[in-house]
Amino acid sequence: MSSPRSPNTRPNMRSANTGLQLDGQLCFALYSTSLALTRQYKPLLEPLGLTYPQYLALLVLWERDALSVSELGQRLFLDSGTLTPLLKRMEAAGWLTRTRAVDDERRVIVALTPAAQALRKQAQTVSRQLAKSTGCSADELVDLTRRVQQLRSQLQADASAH
Amino acid sequence: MSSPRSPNTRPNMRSANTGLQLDGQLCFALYSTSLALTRQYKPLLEPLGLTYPQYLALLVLWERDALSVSELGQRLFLDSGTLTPLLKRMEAAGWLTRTRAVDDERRVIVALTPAAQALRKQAQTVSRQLAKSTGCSADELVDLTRRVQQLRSQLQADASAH
DNA sequence: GGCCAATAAATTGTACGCAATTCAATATCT
DNA sequence: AGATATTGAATTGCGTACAATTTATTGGCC
Repeated sequence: MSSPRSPNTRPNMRSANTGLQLDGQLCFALYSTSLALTRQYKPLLEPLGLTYPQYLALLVLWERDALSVSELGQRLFLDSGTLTPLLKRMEAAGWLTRTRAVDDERRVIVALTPAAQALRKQAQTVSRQLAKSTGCSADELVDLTRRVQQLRSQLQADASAH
Repeated sequence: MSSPRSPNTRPNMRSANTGLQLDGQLCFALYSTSLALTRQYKPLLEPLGLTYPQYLALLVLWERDALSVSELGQRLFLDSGTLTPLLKRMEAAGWLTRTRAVDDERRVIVALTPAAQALRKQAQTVSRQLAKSTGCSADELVDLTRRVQQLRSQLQADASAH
């Protein structure tokens, strides 16, 4: 039985001069924390028959239904290579329909079924439980979210500059 | 746009009602930003023949070589189901060796090759370039890293309480 | 109309993550 | 010592991510 605490209680970070310490890396902190959050979501979403990325797709479609695959992808920062199989699974599970747009048959419109609409209230419980697991106050959550979003914007700006 | 009330100190009640807005979710911010960081790393690591998780494994082993699979997993928060195939690929690429421990043949010791040792300096450049892409000051990076790590600890504590 | 570039999804192939199971080696108990 | 439990990796199966390619459709352009 290994304790969940990391054994990295070194006195201070003087030795981080090289910029290569794992613990000092924002990238790793975000990576491992994001995975930890997905793990936290899993037991809450499993009874609903949803994965975390599928839940994110629902969040978008609850806000605005009947989006094309690429519009959904813009909101989620994912491409068709990821979304097409995911949406097919959600279609098979009865959460949504995928139909070619009549005015432009290249586009595929994703629309929620009544079953998915009915799920919305339960999802609020899931969100609230997660917020509780973070142990953060509402203000902290808002602030941290903003700063992480800011970082994402910066990275995307930097990426498109090349 | 922004409400007539001061927008920077108070959580926005308009979106806090449902708790289901994608943009307001810390979880999604972390998820999408973590993926964005991996994308940013990709062109820098590709010339070295490394993926981002492989690079993370090197970070750990540069700090402390000759770890077992589970020790490596504790540092990275990953299990053998993820690490075994990853380490096999890295072994095939010549970055490391995997040998059964003589005192306990259940354990597999992962040790870096000279090629991986020689890579360490180049990796510093990668780290620094990434830090630049974030557009954050060193202080901001340290602070944000700490807060995200804090969140990860909280989630793990909450998870092990169930 | 016919040609061609652009666009939107889907497909292909590779590499994670992770739960669940399996297998081999070690530790424990009697 | 011998049966049993535990441990550490590996394996299996599923679901993402994503680059690169393919396919189908549309929008100019002449």
